[in-house]
Amino acid sequence: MAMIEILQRISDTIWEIPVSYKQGMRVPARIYGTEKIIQELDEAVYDQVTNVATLPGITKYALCMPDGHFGYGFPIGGVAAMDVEQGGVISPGGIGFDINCGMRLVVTNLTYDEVKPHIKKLVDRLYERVPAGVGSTGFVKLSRHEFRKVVEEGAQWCIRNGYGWEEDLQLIEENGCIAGADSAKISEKAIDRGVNQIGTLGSGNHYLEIQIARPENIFDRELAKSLGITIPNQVVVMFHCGSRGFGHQVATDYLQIFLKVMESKYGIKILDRELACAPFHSPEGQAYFAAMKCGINMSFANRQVILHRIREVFSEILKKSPEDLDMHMVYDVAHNTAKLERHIVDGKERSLLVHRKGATRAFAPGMEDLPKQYKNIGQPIIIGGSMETGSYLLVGVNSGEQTFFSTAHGSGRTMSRAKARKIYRGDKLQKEMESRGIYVRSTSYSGLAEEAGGAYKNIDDVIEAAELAGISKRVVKLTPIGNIKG
DNA sequence: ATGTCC
Repeated sequence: MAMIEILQRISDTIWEIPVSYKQGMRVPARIYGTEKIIQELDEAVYDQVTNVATLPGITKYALCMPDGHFGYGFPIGGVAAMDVEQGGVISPGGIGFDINCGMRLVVTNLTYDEVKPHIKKLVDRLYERVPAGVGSTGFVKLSRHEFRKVVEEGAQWCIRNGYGWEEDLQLIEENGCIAGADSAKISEKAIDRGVNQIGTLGSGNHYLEIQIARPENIFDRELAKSLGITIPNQVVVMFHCGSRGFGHQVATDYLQIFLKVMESKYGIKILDRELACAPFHSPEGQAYFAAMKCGINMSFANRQVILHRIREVFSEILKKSPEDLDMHMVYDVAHNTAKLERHIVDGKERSLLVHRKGATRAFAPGMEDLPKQYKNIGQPIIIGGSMETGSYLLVGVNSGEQTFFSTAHGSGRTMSRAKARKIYRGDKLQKEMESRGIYVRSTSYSGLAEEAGGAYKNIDDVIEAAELAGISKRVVKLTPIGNIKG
């Protein structure tokens, strides 16, 4: 029997695997996607999402967003809400190695015509001022002691030290500083790896992109206006990065700790070592939660310093102040995280640890934690597509309740990095993209080949599936004209 | 994703 026949079709875009599929499943698994997306889905995702469904405390469903694909333990695109009052666990594999990896979007008052003559200079200068690539180090020189403050204070440390505007903070989840980050829970090795990485982009699918909001790509003019997209062919800057080697080391440290205590101390048996976890209310679980929050703050600080550099570069090349260029933030939202949230499940409000691993929080209008200017329209959602095809700005909707208010985070890969390297050539791709009006700079041609648009699902399909399923609403598609890739 | 294996 083909694997796809195991799926029960709930709607055009929601597919369920019942608990009878695998011993130990506590809840059904649900995969989001159009029929086309489901047909092309790597069947290993079925195995991963149903493994997740066996974890203690999992509530309602183990979920996979329409951009889902195979990942470490959990699928990328995975959402799992654990009831922390019912023995719910915290699992690094449900958050990702790149803790609080996320997207930030900033607007300008410039049009494509105004920026076009400067695009190469802008991209070249950004490439110099925002270090990218494996092992890159930043311009912010910190002592280990000061770096510990950064990971406890996040973007708030940056604003105090002149990297950005006060108004930026309210446009970041948690106002740029999640409470409860405790650097006493961080290893010296993690400090070593992170201390020189503030203000750096990283590698892989991390990038910084100059984009255009073309009039034909605006799906809702009123909402677009509320989000700062107000002029035809407006230039915006989007970037994607996370907590670099710091977050990676935090995840590595706690995976080891969890593997030691999970079964012997807590009697938790799992189907895959990569799902290592600990009860949320255990010393180990709480220590990881506090350490993971340092990763969250490190990534907020990282993106804040990068934003500062972007404003500097635009100001230098366009010969106007960032204020005169109206370089306001739209929002900063993460897609590799676990947050303690209150959700209503079967009519009862419960305290859930919502793991989002390659999944974006998508709060509906009126929910708490939204900046006041977005309270009525819902949370801005920033979804980065491949560097060739474009990205999206969306908002959260009421029916997002079905996924604990979560949606997709990107296009989702359709082939491995190794396969992409065989099919595409970075130098050729760079030339082709330039001829199509996208000027791209990268630290590595092989890295560029891995990120070819053809190695990803069609972003329009993913976004459409999310909208049809009622987990987010399209506002504007943003298309690239310049890209800095790690 | 990642000092792309201690």
